[in-house]
Amino acid sequence: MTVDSTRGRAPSIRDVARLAGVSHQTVSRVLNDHPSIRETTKARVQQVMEDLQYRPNRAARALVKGRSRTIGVLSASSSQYGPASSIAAIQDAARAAGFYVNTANLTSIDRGGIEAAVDHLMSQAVEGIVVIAPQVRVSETLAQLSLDVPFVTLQSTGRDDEHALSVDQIAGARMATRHLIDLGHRDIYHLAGPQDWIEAEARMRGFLAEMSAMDVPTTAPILGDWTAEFGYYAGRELLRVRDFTAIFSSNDQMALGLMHAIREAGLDIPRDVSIVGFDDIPEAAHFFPPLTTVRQDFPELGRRCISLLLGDLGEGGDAYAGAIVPALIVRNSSGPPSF
Amino acid sequence: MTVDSTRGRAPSIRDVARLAGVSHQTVSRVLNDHPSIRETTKARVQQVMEDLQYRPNRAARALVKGRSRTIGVLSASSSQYGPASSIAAIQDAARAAGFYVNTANLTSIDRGGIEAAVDHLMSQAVEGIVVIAPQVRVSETLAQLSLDVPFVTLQSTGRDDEHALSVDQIAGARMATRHLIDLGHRDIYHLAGPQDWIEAEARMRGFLAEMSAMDVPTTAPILGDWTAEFGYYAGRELLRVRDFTAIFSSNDQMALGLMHAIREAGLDIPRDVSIVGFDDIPEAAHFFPPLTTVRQDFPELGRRCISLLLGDLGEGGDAYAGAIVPALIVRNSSGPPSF
DNA sequence: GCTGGGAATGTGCACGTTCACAAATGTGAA
DNA sequence: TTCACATTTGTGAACGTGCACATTCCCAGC
Repeated sequence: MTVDSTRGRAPSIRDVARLAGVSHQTVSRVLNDHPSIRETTKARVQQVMEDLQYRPNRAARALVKGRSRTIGVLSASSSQYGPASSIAAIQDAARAAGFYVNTANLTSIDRGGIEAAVDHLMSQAVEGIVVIAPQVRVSETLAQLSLDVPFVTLQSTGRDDEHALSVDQIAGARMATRHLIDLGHRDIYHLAGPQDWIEAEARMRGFLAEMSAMDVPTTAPILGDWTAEFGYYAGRELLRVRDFTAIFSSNDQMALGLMHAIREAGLDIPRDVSIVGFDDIPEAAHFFPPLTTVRQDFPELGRRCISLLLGDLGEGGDAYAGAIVPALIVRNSSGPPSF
Repeated sequence: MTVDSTRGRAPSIRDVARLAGVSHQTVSRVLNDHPSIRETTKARVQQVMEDLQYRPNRAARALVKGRSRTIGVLSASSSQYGPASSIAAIQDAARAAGFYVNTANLTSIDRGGIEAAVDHLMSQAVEGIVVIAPQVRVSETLAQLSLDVPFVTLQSTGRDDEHALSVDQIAGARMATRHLIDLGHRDIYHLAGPQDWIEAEARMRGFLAEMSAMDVPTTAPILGDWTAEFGYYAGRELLRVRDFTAIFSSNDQMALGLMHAIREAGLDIPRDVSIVGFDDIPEAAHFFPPLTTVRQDFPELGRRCISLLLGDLGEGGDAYAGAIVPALIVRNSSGPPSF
């Protein structure tokens, strides 16, 4: 009322102090919940803050503390269901812990693209980085870059990495494969993801491991690109020979494409061919037929990821890495082979 | 070499200055491409920056300039295909323009949830906000909040809003409806989205408008929740009467559920029932049968959105609002009715 | 050589906050 | 009253950068 020197700029800690008749330091103490402050003083200061619609200036705080309370997310293909779900969970968890989240998409996965994205994040002074770019190459490049902030990758690098969090892809793939074998299938193909994707490779390894463990001979997996489109054309190609009774697809989208091709050839699923997917996207339950698949809990993955990173930052967080075991969801796309 | 007083903290503009034998201001000029700087000086300073791995401190810059170069994204359901694609595009476009992007998910769409999310963004000192929360309520609440930064909403509020960018949902819905009418259908149902979603309402309006324009009587649309699950149950319910030959679904997921229910009842698509969806998610081409739908260009939406916002921020950007017209993609789920 | 004037560079302060330290105030016992 | 000590509050400097202004340098034209 008496003072209106707050011209254009936002009210600062000193404006509050002046109006409350205290020093700026006292205001700062109120802001930071300092223990020794008289209740009445605190109330008065808070009242003034309210009146002035005061907001602490984050830049100033970051400047003096040297901490930005921001976490960077480096992601590829962030519009796909899995990554998108994880990112959403990461944001929620980070915000709950009082952190901000800044995302950078990889424009390309070559070294230049990765460096540019990391640069973008680092120039934001992020305190930690979450990497959701499950290509082998990205992980490797990142390791070489020797970042000076902790980072967590969402997918296992294969080695037992302390800073990687993953769904146990191998176990999931083995479950899917075992399911088909148990049903009586012996001629099983695997439609894998791109070779340079960690998950694709893990699932392929799981498939091969289980086949070999159960003594079922197998052929080399087909390398796809995750899209339904590819699944469709791969399916058409495979059907020219038709020496199989089941296919394990490395994700649900390719499984969808496969089923499309199989139906188009006049065959029945699962009577003529059984299909198993991976991911359990929300649509999978309504494919034709409803898809047997392996469920991954993406949101949980995101949450744990932040927990792990916060642990590194000394901000609590249970910080237990270790794999999440996925679950086999049996629906109608798989059944015993008909001979 | 001579100086190693850079203890633990990151090198500052002054460290660079000292080693290059210039004043900090000269370094600042190099950073900001000031015109009058001797080439040799500039080169020397840049060399030192390189050696020191100097990075400008964003917090300090933000503090003195009063600008954060950060854009906030307020989003709901960010793991769905449409929003996720737009967000990815927004990030890319913003980064290209030298802006950072900070995302806040709405935990709930009541006033409290919205305020919390906006607060989170504002405390980051974002310079503008993009809203991808297409519920009527969110837009309204946001308008009441009287933000002191420009914001752009991704979906039209119905009124001709300067700060809204949208796909012309009404036109899209009319195209879909017209397509069914032209095929000869007269008994057409509409499976709409949740009533409080702007897009859902616009598509419904488009459907009703076209039906009325073509003089085809119709019944009240069914209100769904966007999920395939709902589409499935709605389909089962509808089939108990079976007084229709076509259904226009407000999104592709619900259309998938519908098709599931219809097939399960032993009916053929499109012979017995034609289905048209909306969105053209990448999987739609491989549904059974491949889905006739309306394509929205989500990435383009995101790009234009940033362009509009940058215009508001006086950062160039063509800043032309106006609707993007979607395209009807005819596949096999729609055909003439069989009587 | 001198002067004028533009180019190049330097000086000091401001931004809003926190930190280290100092000072004031209050409390209870001698 | 006085002292010891804890509680509460205040003072001044720092964080790294950019701005306004001042100074120095350089070169052309007399």
